[in-house]
Amino acid sequence: MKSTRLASLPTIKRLPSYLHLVENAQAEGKEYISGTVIAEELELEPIQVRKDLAVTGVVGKPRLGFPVDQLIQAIHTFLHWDRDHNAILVGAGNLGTALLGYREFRRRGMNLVGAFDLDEKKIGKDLNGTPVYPLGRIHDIVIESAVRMAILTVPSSHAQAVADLLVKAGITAIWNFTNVKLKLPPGVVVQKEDLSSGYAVLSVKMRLRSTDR
Amino acid sequence: MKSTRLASLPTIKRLPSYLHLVENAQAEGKEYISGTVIAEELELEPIQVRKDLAVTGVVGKPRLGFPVDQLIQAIHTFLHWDRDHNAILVGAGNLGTALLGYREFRRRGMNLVGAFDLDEKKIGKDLNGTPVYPLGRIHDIVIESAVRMAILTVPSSHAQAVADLLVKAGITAIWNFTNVKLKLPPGVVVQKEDLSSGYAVLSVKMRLRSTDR
DNA sequence: TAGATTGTTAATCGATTAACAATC
DNA sequence: TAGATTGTTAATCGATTAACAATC
Repeated sequence: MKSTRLASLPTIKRLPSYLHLVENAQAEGKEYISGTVIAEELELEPIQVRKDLAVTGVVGKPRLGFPVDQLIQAIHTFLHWDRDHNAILVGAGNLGTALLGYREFRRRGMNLVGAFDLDEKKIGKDLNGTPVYPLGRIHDIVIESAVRMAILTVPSSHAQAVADLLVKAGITAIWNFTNVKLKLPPGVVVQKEDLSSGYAVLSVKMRLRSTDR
Repeated sequence: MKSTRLASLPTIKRLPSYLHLVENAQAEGKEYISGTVIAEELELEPIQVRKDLAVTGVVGKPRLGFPVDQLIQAIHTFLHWDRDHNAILVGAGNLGTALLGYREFRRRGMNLVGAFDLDEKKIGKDLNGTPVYPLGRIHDIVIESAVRMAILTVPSSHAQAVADLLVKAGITAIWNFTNVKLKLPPGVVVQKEDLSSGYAVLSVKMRLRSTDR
């Protein structure tokens, strides 16, 4: 295995789907998986899969493909999913609760130490194994557990105010599920999930198909 | 206004955020908004905003920018959000319920005529204004309301089976929130939302920052 | 008028794809 | 051995960015 290199954003976005597939292959007892097979499953070009996997530094074997165990390990390492990241979630509504329930994130190194909400009825409960606290406790729990990452699933109207609170507490990475473009100090990284853009893409696909014929 | 043209996928994905911003400008009573201002707000390059907006066919005025009302109308038209799209949602869990609660989709032409779930306790209820039916009723409701679009928020283990059911009922567009790569007949368009890839991007951003210093 | 902004054409940049020798 | 697959280098493709005349 060679050292890891830089990768383009599209490559980074494809890595989790490779990981998912390779883990399935592992579960089936396979020792190797070829770029050709991965490409076929995901409807990509084999050359693209090979190029993408090159960033992990894993060396494949001609005729066999890539060693499954090594590949899983190397993708985890590349994405920094080989270590624990303490995280909190703010806004324990339906979306927040859904995210708390995703077992997958835990396997990718995300360690949710707490969820925060305004709703008195939720506070003190356990949502999918994560305790719910009042917003006022964000600061001390972030400090106490050395939390760097926060998932933001509050209503848009509260997004910026909560983000400010998070930054003040020491959060340096925000996974933003609101439709608000957050204003954050330099050094704080953010990943915005925009459902509307997915809907836009689907809409255009539908339009293109109907105007085709 | 010139006729609409083709657009690249990145452009399509950015259009909803422009729309959001321009609607805010409209709410503030503004008549025009310049590409420069939009770019500043979204941390993009002004030239990119101008290029993107060109696909809508809206002609801007030098010194003033683009006419707000026309732009809103034209983006809607471009994305086919200027007409109603009957849709159903399958899997009324936390994620599904969250999506049913997004008022925004309704304003973008999505008309959710029903949600479907296995859970007896949910059936017959109204979730955020959408009635919940048993899975068995998918077929007749899709036919009855001429539904083409379905949102898939079922557990991964049921994703392919439900997708098959949807296609059989006449669904031709699937917004797939599961982590399953669906096998679908030609003519059925699909948009896959992959939360893991967002988490991967955030993770790499965190890694790059920490290795920088 | 002066100058900010648009819209178009050209240049650059970066990602994808092709070609092919190396290899197990 | 024969042939499928890797990995590298080069070519292509497409998106972003630059330059600048037109314009209100």
